[in-house]
Amino acid sequence: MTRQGDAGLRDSGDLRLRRAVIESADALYYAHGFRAVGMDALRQHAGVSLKLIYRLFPSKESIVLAVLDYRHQIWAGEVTAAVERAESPRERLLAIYDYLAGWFRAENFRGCVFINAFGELATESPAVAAKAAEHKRDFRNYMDQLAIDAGFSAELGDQLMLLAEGAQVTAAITGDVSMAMKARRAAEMLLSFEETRPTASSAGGVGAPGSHGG
Amino acid sequence: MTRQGDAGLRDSGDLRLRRAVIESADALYYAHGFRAVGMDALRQHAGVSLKLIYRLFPSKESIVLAVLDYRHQIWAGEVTAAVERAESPRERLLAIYDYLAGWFRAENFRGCVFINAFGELATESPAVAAKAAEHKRDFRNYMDQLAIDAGFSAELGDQLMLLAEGAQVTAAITGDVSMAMKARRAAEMLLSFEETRPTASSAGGVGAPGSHGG
DNA sequence: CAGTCCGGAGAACGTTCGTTCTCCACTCCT
DNA sequence: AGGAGTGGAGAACGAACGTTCTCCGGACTG
Repeated sequence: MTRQGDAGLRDSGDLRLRRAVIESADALYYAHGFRAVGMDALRQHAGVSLKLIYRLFPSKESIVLAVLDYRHQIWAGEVTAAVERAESPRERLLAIYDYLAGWFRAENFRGCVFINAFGELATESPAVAAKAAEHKRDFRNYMDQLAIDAGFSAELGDQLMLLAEGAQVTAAITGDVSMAMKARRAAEMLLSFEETRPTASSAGGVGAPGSHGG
Repeated sequence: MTRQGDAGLRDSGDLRLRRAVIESADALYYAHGFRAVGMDALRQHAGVSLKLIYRLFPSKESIVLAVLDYRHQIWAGEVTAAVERAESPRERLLAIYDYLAGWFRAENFRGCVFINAFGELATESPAVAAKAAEHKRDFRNYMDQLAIDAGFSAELGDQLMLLAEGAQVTAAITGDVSMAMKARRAAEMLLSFEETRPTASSAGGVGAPGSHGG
């Protein structure tokens, strides 16, 4: 389903080259935008000839889709790692905002690549639009599950997701890094609120609610 | 400060033509993206010759900036109108989400034009990036003031803004219209939370807090 | 009515881009 | 050693775009 553009590969060396192209493309596309980076710039940055790039990928669009897959895996890996490091169910729900805070401070931070790709390419590439939607739905489901696992409602997961998305957009456009912590404080309030008034769908969770809501 | 690209106008007829071009450009750019719509498509849709367009605007970028100004005014007008219609200070803070819910349902909804413009053009046009940042900062300041006027903290205004931004992005990308109401319910919780625990910066509010948090 | 200006239609120009093709040096297998 | 295949460098090609220019008809002024 999510496999794209891997027609014509021949051996494992091609896989290594593919990865090199994708990593170069990822860096360039994220820094300058998808359309601003031509195939020639990609060739130069990746150190791979145009002919070879076109043996590995049938078109630029397939490279873009591969980069989005790559970014999704990186995002999912880093987010889950940050969540795993958290020690309480409550902190697991809040870990995303600390992760965002660190990301926003990266010198090359330029927002969520899926949001940018959607704005840049969605009208001309339904496949890119679908990938962005898939990514956002995946993140939403992840937050929902996290909320449920912590004894909250799935709706609370949606709300935490909205705060994270808003922080990403606002930080990217205005450059205001503090949005991650503002979102975190809002999330803390939502957690405290639901802890004191459990909803129907958040019955028997993992941690006993209402024990630390200062 | 916000005036852009109005060099070379000659009479009030030019102003009417300018408006016609901007409205056409707005519709086309929003529907298909800025780069996907060429000057020829704009000429055809606006019914104005290329020569005249280039007498009214020095470049395509100046048209884009004019469209962003135009959209900002429409947004600000509609949002303030929705807020004015609300009857309580609390409802004034929540009016934005009802406005978003109606907007999301529009058949041509494709997300926030400033977010899309940022993703599409920010790396190549600092002026566009600045306009997007200006728009988002303006919205943030508006929500902050609304919160303060209702007796809440400015930080709560920031949080409501983040929810609204997250709803816009998520609704645009996933097509899930319910995000407006999810954001609204989150906002209601944040309001109730701060009503029961007033912060230092939200002292003497308008409405008596704690009267309707069922 | 003659001349001047204005504007419409669209060709033209220069650039950029994605994609393909050419040329050639190099390698590997028999 | 010789020949088929591989891949690098970059030219070539066709399309699209922003911008400018040409041609021409029509309107207004003396």
